[in-house]
Amino acid sequence: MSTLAPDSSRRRPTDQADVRRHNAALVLATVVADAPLSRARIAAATGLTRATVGSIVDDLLVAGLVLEQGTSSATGLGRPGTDLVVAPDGAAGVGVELNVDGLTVVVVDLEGTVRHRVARPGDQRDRGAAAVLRSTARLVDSALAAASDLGLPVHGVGIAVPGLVDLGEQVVRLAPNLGWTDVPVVQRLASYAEAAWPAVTVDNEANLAALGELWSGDHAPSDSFVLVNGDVGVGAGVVLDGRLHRGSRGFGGELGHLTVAPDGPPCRCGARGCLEQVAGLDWILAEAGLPPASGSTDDALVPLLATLRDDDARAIAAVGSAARSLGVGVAALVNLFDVDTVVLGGVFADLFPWIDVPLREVVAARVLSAPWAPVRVRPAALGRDAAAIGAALSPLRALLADPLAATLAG
Amino acid sequence: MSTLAPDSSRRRPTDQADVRRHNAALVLATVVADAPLSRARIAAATGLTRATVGSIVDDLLVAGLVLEQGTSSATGLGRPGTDLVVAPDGAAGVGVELNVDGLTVVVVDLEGTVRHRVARPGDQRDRGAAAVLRSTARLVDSALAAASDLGLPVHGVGIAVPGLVDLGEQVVRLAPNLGWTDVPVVQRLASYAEAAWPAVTVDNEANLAALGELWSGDHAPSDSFVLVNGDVGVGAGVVLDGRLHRGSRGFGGELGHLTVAPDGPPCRCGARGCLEQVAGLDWILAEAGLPPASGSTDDALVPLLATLRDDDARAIAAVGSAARSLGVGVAALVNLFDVDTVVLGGVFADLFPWIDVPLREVVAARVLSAPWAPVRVRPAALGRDAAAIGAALSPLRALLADPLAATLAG
DNA sequence: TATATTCGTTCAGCGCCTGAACAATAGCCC
DNA sequence: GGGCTATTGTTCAGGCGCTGAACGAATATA
Repeated sequence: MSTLAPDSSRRRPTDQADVRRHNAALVLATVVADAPLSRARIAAATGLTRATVGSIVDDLLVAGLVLEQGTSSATGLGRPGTDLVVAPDGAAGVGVELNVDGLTVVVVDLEGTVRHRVARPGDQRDRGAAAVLRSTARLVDSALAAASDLGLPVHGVGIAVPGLVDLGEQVVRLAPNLGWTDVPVVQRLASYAEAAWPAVTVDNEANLAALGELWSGDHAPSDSFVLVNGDVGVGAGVVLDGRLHRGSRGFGGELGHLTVAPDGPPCRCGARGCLEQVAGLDWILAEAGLPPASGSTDDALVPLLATLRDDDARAIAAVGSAARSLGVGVAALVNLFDVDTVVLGGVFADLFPWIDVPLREVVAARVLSAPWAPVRVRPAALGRDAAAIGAALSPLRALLADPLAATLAG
Repeated sequence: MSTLAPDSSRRRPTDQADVRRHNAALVLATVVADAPLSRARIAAATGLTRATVGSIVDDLLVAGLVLEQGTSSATGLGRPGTDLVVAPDGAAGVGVELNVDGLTVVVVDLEGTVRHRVARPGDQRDRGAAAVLRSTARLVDSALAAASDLGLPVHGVGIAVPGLVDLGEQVVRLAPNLGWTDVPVVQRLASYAEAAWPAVTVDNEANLAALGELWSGDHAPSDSFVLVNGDVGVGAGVVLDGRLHRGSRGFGGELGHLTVAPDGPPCRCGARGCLEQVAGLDWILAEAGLPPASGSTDDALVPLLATLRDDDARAIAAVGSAARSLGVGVAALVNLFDVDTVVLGGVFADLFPWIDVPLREVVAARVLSAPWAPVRVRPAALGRDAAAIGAALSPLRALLADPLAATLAG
């Protein structure tokens, strides 16, 4: 019956329009990656003909996505080329992080720069979805107005939510921390919008943070990496070949409940020896002899960092031990996924100086392919706004994948 | 610098030839999935025009990949269509499983049927790479001759190896159980070949077994599952959304070296407490009080199965313990990837009746999403030959992705 | 100033898909 | 049986996108 199952991801026909789409995306991506660049150098880099590149660049200029920047100052023989750069004001995305302790909106341009940011702190837990989404709509309205003032055409709005999201229906199925069940976020927001909005999409905040890291960090385009987010719990966003892997049912990335010590302390989840029991913030604080985190994460993190900077042996040993446990988990990830980079986010980013060495030791010892293909470990590039920025970059990624769609439609 | 990283997996230009390639692959895949099918129904299924489908089918007929099968017997109004089927003798692949306990070669046709099979049992551990590869070359020579006798054009040879494979260089970097390091398998085989061979590729056996399972098993095309292959070592092939995930550098799926007991027995890989040290066949045999596998896996497996069928408490406990260790690894896989199915292959398939219950218990306890999204555990559809069949299907998959390349080249 | 080199554009040519038109073939109804 | 309808498969002009060569433009070197 099924036998040789076809490559399912693209079960639709292709025609010349797709060729143009693909090549336009290729040209724009090349400019984004290595600007400034002349048409001839783009042709050399992409393998396209100068004629084709010229034609595509014309379209991109009309779309306002790239700009000519006078003749190239690059020294060399022959006629100098015309430098092309990404238009800083060519396109923007709006991203909202909708979290338990407040709302944050950002406007991000094609260069990944945050051009506008507004945060509205405040507990969202007991306000109800309708009230929260009304506030969100007002925040988006203001961000759209700000983008308009900045001369930025907004290509889409992304919403980051801490919960399980049905991407097809664009519905938040379950967000325990917000107390939401089956909230059709996009539909509701549309009804609250004051003016016409561009396309709105919802996604899980951890996923979007990983995407933000992928796009804003210093990554090679086809990277595979894991964003390990440390807090009281430990989660992971897995990006394989530049694509986020969400899991077949939206339950992926639970690194915190990897078994590190089968006979270790019991975990909330019911199992024993879970990673977050011996590498989470609570464990580190206890082991370092500091009081547990009662309020926000920062309240607990600041004294820990102060103690570490004082070269306190007990605190350093605690973080080192956590780092070695984390290393077991990271090694498992690398052995299974063969990612080449591990990005440490959340408190792990702050603790990176003390985590780095012991983590590397364990990873080097436990990753089979380590001698041939070293694993890079580095702290996250984006801070706490990673999810909002990832949400804003989401529509920009769609634009980059099909740069001429907007022009053709408009 | 990098900012919005482009979709990298395809950093090369596209032209009309790629359009043709893609659409030809689409048409052939449709025939493979739902044969027999008329041109008109292919057009309806793919979204292509009848004109385009007609043209592509002409090419596929010339290439000998599909056959016309008289007028359709499908009852209906109007002129009946001409049924098209995949040509059973249109193409074949040769697959070799190169394992510790012997060599197996198969010839598989486009329908996934095994048309030829030869197994050469015998311990390969201490023979040295040169001797093993010479035997392999002779086996491939005989398989190519057999395919020729059957009238099957062989489109490629796949080699399945239990170890880390560098897919780019086609070199086995490390195969601990064979005692291999940096063996350029394809290059060596080429020098041992008697006659001209088609393209040869090496890949990890677990990956290939997963591909075999994906293509031959009763899977939906977009399934996500993990095939856990048990032998002396333990490997995993991860299939996400119907695509095998090899890892960014081809080193993925090393489930056997997941840390299960950080202070456990030392492993060949240099680390401690690796899963295959406490769930591999060697460990099970030792724990059950049976002699270690000296010759083939079967020589060791048969008495083990006999003992188990006799309800021997010690053997059942040994397998149960291995199953619980395996459960820790499987739970890690599921927590990270959120796959909905775990397929047990190799000796784990044979031991399934005794593994099933203890494995399920551990998985249920350690998988976070288990209460909401149960994990299915089942034995592999393909038997011990899964890796060999997957290896043989590998070149056929390449053919399916670009059906007209061979014709155009020839 | 003359030559070599490189850049960007233009244009004919080709391949591929589309959509309409057409002949072929079958069932259905009178 | 004869018309009518429905469906299949092919043919052909048309459009689109890429290629490759030719050409003018601009700059460095001799």
